[in-house]
Amino acid sequence: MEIKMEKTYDPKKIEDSWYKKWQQRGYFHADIDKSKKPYTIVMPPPNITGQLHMGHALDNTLQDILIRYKRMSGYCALWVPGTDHASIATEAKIVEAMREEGISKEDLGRDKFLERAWAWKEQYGGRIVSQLKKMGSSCDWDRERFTMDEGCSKAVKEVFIRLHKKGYIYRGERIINWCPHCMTSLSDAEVEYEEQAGHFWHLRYQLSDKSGYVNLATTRPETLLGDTAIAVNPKDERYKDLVGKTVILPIVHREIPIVADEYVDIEFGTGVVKITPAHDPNDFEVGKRHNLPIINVMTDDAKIIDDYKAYAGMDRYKAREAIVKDLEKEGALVKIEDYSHNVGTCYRCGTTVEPRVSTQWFVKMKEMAKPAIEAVKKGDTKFVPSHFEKIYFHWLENIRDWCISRQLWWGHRIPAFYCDDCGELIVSKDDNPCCTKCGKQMRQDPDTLDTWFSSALWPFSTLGWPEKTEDLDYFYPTSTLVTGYDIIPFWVMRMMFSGLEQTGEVPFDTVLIHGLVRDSQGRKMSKSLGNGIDPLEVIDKYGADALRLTLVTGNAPGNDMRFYWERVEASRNFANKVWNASRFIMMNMDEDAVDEVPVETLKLADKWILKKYNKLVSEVTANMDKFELGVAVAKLYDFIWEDFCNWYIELSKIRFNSSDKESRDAALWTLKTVLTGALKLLHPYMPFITEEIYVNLTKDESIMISSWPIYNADWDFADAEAIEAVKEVVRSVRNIRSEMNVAPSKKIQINIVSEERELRETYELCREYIEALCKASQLNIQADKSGIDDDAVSTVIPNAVIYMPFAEMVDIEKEIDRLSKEEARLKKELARSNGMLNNEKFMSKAPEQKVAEEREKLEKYEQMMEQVKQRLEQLTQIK
RNA sequence: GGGAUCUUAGCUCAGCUGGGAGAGCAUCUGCCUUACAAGCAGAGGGUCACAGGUUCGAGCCCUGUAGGUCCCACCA
Repeated sequence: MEIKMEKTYDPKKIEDSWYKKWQQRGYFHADIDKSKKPYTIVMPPPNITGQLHMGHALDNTLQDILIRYKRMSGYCALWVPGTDHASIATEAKIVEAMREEGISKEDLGRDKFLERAWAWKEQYGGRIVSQLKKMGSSCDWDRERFTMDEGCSKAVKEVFIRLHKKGYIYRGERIINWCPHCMTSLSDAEVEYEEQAGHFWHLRYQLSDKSGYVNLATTRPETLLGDTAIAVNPKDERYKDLVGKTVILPIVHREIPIVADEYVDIEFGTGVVKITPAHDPNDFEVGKRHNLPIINVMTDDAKIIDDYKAYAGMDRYKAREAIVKDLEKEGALVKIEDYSHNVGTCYRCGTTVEPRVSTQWFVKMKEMAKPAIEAVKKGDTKFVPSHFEKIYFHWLENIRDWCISRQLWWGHRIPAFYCDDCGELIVSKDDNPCCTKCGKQMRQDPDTLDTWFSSALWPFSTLGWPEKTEDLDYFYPTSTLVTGYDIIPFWVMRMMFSGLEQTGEVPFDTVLIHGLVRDSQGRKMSKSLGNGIDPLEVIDKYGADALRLTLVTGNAPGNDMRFYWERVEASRNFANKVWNASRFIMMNMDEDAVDEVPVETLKLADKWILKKYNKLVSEVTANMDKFELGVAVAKLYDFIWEDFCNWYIELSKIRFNSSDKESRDAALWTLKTVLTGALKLLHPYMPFITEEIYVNLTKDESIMISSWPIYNADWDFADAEAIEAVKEVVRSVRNIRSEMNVAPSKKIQINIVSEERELRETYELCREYIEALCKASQLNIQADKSGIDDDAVSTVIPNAVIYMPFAEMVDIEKEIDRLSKEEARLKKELARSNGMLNNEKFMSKAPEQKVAEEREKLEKYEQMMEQVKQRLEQLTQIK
C-alpha cells in the first residue's frame, strides 16, 4: 500500500485541521436522540480573564476523555462549554487597566464602566475558548454559554426572587469579610487564612474607680478605638469581682464595661479580651449578647475615620504604629511579644481582610444544606474518590449564611428596589418598577451578586432553566462533574443545594475530583513564582495528544501530580511508536487485502494477540466506567507497546515475505483489526493521532463517531496460550546470548529438549517464529539430549532445557555459577510453595482455586529443579 | 485544636474487591535487526516509613508512632 506517512509523527501537521473538520462536520453537537441514553457534562466555566493553565488542561482533558468515550459507546453525549464573568477578578483587571490610563471607576460612571467591561469581555473572553480548542476539547460550541448571557441572567433573577419569596434571601446588618483593596464584601469561602508573623501587645487598662489595673493582650491594637467592652470568663475566679465594673479605655479615655462571656478562654493569655464588635466576628457575637454598642472605626479602604482626629485618614497599619506609640506614652503598654497567628486574606488579591459590620444580602443556608447533605448520604450523587465527601459534609454541616452582595459593578445586579420616599423595599423581575405603596420611581440596589451565585445554577441554567426546555428535560440531571478539590466549597456544594432547591433533583450523578498540577519540585504553579508551565507551549513542542496523555498517566483521582518535561517526552515517544507501528502495517497492506479471513486460517500468534486484545477491551472499558482513567491508559500503553509492537508485529514479520498468501492475509487482517480496535480505545486520550491513522487505515469517515470496541467471545481462543511458551524460549535465548556476548547478528544452533510431546508439537508449530526471533542457524526440537555437546550452554525453562553449542565461548565455571544461581532461586520458590501446601490451615481455609494454583506451581518448580540439578551434575563431571 | 491524605526502585508515581512487588525516567551492557535510535535486546536496583494486631496469607484491612502535604477551626 502506498503510504504518505512521515518517519516521525508531527502533530502540528494534523491537529488544527482535524479539529476544524470535526467542528465543521458537527461531531461535537449533540442532537437530542431519545433512542439513546444521554450523557452530559457541563464544563466548569473558566474565567473570561483567564489564560489556559495546567489546571484547565487537566480538567478539560478528563472531561474530553469521558465525553469521547461515551459518545463512542452509543450515548448521546453532550459537553456544554462556557465562560464565567468572574465579577471580582474581571472588575479588578479592568480597574487596573483604567488606572494606567489615569481614570477611576467613579470618573467613568457605572454605565460607561459596564460598556468597557463588555468590550473587554468581547476582546478577551474568546481567548480561553480558542485555547481549549487546541486541547482537542470536543464540546458542543453551539451551546456555548456565558454566566451573564441573557438566559443565565434570567435564571439568576428567577432564583433570587424565588429564594427571597421563600424567606431564604434576606437583607441584614451583620459582620462580614471586607476586602479593602477590592472594596467589596466577601463570602466565608472567599477568605483564605494564612499564618503571619505578628505581635502580641500587652496592655493595661485602669479601672474607672482607680482601684487597679486589668492586663490584656491584643494582636490588633488599632481596633482599640472601637472597643466597647472588655470580657472575662464568668467562671474565672480571678476576675469575679471585676464583672460589672468599668475600665478606662486608653487613648480614647472612654469608660467601657467589663462583661462576662463564655467565649473567653481562661487559660489563654491573661484571660481578658478586648471587645471590638465592629471589627471582629467573635467580638460581634459577644457584643450582641451583651447589647454593646458597635463602633466602626474604619473607612471602606481600611483607613481610620475622621472621628479620631489624631489618626484620621491613616491606613490601619500606620494607625497601629501611631497608637502603639501613644499607648506607650500613656503608660498603657506593658510589653510586646512576637506572635504568629492566622490572618484572613482576600482570595483574589491577597489583601488582609477587614471584618466589618455592614448591611448586605444573605442566603439562609441551614434549610437548603440539609437536602444537599442527604442527597450525598443516600448516594444520589457520588464523589470519586469518595473521601472527598467528607470535605463536602464538613462545609455543609458547619455552614453559615452566605453573603451574596458585592460592592462591584460587573456582575448580576441585585433585583431589589428601594423607594426613597416611603422606604419600601421590593424584589422584582421588572428592571424599572414603581413603588407598590406610593407609586414613585424606585432606586435599584447598587450591588451585584457573588460570581458563585450564577455558577451555582450552571448545570441547569445552561440547559435553559427556568424554561421547560427539551434540553433540560433530556440532559438534566447531568452525569459527571469534573473539578478540582479546591473548588468543592465554592462551587460543587452550591450547585448541589441550588439544583435540589430549584429543580428537585441533584445536578449531577458523579463528581470526579482531580488534584493540582504542580511544578517538578512539587510547588503550586503560580504567577508570582513564575514557575507555571504554559500548556500551549507544551502543545507547540510536543502536541496536544502528548500533553493529554501526560496529564492522565500514572495519576490516581484526587491526587496532585508533578509536571515533568521528561514525562511529556515519554508521551510523545509513545505517539511516535503508535505512528510507526501503523506506518509499518500500512506499508505491508496490499491493495487486495481482505476484509475478513476464515477463523481456521488464523495462526497461533494471531489468536494470541486477538485474545489479549479482547481482554484489554473489557478491562479498559471496566476501568473507564469506574473513572480509573490512568489505569485504563496504562494498560493500553502496555498492550500497544509490549504485546502488539514488540511481540506480535515481530512475530508477523516472517509472514510478509512468505509465499503463503493465506497466512499473510491472516496476519494482515489481524494487524489491522487489532490496530483499529486499539486506536479506538486510545482515541479518548489521544484524539488527533488516532484519527489521522484511523482514516488512513480504514478509509472510514472518522474514528470519533465510530463505535467503541466490545468483547468478542469468539476470540477467546483456547490454544492461544502456546505463544507464551514461544515467548519463554525467545526470552531465554536472548538472555543467554546477551550474557554470553554473542553478536546479535550471529546465528547459532539451538536445541530444545523436552520430554513432553505436546510441548514439542507446539514448538514445531511455532518453529518459524523461534528461528526468526532467536536468530537460529538451526533449530532442533527433540525428546532427549542425544547429539548435543555436553559443554553446550544451557538454560532451563518450564518443562524444557535449551542448549546452545557455541564451544569457543563456553566457560564451564561460569555455566556452573549461572545454574547455581538458578538453583538457589528455585530452592526459595520451592520452600515457599511447599510451606504453603504443607500448611494445614492454608489447605483447609484457602479457596480451592488458590490451592490448585499453588500445586501447579510446585510441580513446575520441581520439574525445573530436576533439570537444573541434572545439568549441574553433568557440568561438574565435565570439569 | 479537628480532619483528610501521603510515606513503594536513584527520581516521579501506579498497584482495582487481601493470594508470588510494577511502569516511565535515570544508570549499566550490547545492537543503525529493512516501522520506529523519540528505537531494539538485556541487566542492576525495593525488610512497600516504623511498631503492633486481624488473617492460612497484608503494600493493601485495623490500632498506634514518626515525618511530609493540604483543608478546616472564634484562643483574642
